[in-house]
Amino acid sequence: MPEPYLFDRLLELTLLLQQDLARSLDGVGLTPARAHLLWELDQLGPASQHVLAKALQVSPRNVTGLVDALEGHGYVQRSPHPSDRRALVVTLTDKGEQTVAQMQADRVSAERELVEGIDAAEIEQLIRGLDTVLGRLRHMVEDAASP
Amino acid sequence: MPEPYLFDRLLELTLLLQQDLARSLDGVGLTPARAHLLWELDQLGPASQHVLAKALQVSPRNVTGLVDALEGHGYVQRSPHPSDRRALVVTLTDKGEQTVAQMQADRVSAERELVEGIDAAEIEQLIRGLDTVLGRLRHMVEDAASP
DNA sequence: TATTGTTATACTCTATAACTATA
DNA sequence: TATAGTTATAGAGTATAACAATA
Repeated sequence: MPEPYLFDRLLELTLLLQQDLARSLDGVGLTPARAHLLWELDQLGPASQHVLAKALQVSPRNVTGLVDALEGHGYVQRSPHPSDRRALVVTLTDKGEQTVAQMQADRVSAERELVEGIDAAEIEQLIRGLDTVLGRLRHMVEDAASP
Repeated sequence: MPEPYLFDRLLELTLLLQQDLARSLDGVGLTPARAHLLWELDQLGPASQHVLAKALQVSPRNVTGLVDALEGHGYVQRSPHPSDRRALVVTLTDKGEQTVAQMQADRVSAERELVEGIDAAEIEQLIRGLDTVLGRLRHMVEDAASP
């Protein structure tokens, strides 16, 4: 009977990563959910709220609340959609863009701390192993979601 | 300038694992926080609420709420502490123990799906790589927490 | 008729602070 | 004086359902 050696490590990894993420977000004054929206908005470019809801896999109502908060703190801006008068376009403000840039810099420095001093070939191998596991995990989640 | 190749993968892993966990918890009718308490309680054996609060790194008030819910659904039971009349001892009921057993079985089967058909030496290598990363992550989180 | 976003409502997780009963 | 747990209060994330305006 197989002990969950790998799975346990992945769970601990998840815990630690969330703690690290929360800490780094404290630095910019954001919650994880709001930071996630900001991040996604930067990837997508200006987007309507229902597009954000799809991207974040979250209800439209939830997006309303997150955008309310982010707009209230000056990270994003709502403006009317040019051709669809039902919709609103959400855009990063300057402050929002600077914040995303800071988050990106934080990731780069986290990456550096993680791989520093490790042989490049070893990193390559680890990444290949992770990719295999990621592929299977995606499968597991999708299989469970569809039927 | 180093791209966060590794870090990005770890983040995706975290997302997928949370989705998989939520799905598997739906199967037993629990939320992640309640399942976590149940899991920890099984590890610790019968424990007072403040011990649980320490173990889960969560406020005592939070534990009160989680135990309220779990007791209401018949997963755990509160009983008076034998020697300290301020304290309550929380114990898994039969239903609680069966639920934890189911969660353990789910982990084992997830492990199997993840490693099935992969060469044992390759798994070993992946686990060694993960352990290195885990060690560094623990450091990063601790360093940030202490000063 | 279908879609976009909002209001209304509700549940869960989480925290701090004040309080009670005990140590 | 300190500790174990609760009540009180509050904020954040999330969801569904009903509704308005627009497509």
